[in-house]
Amino acid sequence: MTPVVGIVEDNKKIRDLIQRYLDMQDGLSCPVAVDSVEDMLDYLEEHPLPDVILMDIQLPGMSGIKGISLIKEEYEDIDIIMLTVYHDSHKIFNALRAGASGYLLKHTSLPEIKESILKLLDGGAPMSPQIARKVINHFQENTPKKNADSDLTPREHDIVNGLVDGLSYKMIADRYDISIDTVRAHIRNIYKKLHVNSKAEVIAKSLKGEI
Amino acid sequence: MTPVVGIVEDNKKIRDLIQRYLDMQDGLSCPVAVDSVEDMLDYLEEHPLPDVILMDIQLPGMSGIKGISLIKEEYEDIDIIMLTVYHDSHKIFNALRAGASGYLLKHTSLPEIKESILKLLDGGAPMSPQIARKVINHFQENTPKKNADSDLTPREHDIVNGLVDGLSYKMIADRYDISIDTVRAHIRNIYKKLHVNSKAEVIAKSLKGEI
DNA sequence: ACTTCCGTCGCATGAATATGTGATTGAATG
DNA sequence: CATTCAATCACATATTCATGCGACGGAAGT
Repeated sequence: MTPVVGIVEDNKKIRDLIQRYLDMQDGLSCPVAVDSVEDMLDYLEEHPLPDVILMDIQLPGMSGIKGISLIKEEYEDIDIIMLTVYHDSHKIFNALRAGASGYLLKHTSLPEIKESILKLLDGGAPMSPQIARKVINHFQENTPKKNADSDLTPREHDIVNGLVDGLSYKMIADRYDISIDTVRAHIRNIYKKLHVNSKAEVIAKSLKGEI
Repeated sequence: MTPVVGIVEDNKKIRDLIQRYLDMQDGLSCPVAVDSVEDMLDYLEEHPLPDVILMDIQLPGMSGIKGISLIKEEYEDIDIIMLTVYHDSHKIFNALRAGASGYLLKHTSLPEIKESILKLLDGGAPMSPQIARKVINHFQENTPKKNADSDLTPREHDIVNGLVDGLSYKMIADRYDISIDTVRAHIRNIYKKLHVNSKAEVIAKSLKGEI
């Protein structure tokens, strides 16, 4: 029987393009391409199940990652391949943890997407090379090793910790008993060293273990 | 400069075959193919370093996995691809933990090996599909804990994601095509639900998986 | 002795955020 | 049909942030 593929992708152009391409391939059919997880869940209730779903992350309504959980919960036999522009570790790992069986970046060509689907059906786990690299790096990080610390000074690390704890400049100043202007100064230097320009990015980097 | 590849493989036929193939490729050279880690270590002391080493696991003397550790310890810039018949999880994970950047099964064709080397040099992590599948299965097993979801609405999740992506209110408004005042309203509600009162705290909670 | 770096502090300003107090629509629920 | 609630929008204001400039003392190295 020819494998059936579904698509969840909010960009209509991309969605239609992929659907048309896959559907015209020998040995594949792609009867459904919707723009939200909600629509896909509706579809699944009333139609024969697809074997594979290509899923974006950034979607109107429910995120693709949440969508994986729900779909795998109800229909554990459906394999899901993420197809997204996001390549930050948290999204990748959350998607994989949620049950994704593959993770492709959006620049992947149509023939490569087709290849990936076939690989998946053959028991493989298609991943863009960059993604694979992050995944295996994750393995290596979780093993005892001396990490190449960034070049933040001890005081700067204090400040970063304050930010991660969600403190304001003022609260950080109080915690370390220094002036708020000093906090500002440190933060300026931290931003320079990390090439960022907001608290948010510092927190993200820190929690991702990049500091 | 053309990348240089080294080979550690005890089967002389396979070793010579791969070396001859790679060395005749445009844009690759393969000046060294030995049958043990010990020989490779000797070679590395006295010659220009290769960029990539293809390594078997089952070898006379030291095992390939032990070899990875030693080589990465001395020459951290050399990337190592395992090329082996073993596909059991322990060998795979031990190899990756030891520092391997790729893992191919021996049935991989010569052109695929060449492709894999190029992918690796391009920042990827070449893996046979079956291997990739085992690696990501490992992720899913290690996450038996399902977090008690917070009671954020789908839209509120969108907003949180925007914050995590480092977007400003304005950018979030643009992304979802809503007013900045609506973004403000959602954020107010999110803060109430999560008992926080700054972007920083929301981002931290989200990245810590508490949302 | 001289330079370099860390940690400290100040002032100023435009941009972004946090928070209050509203209001309207529509879908869902009882 | 009444209620609830998600989602949308508006206006206002105090606070916080991001970032520019500049400064000083001390420790560590050349």
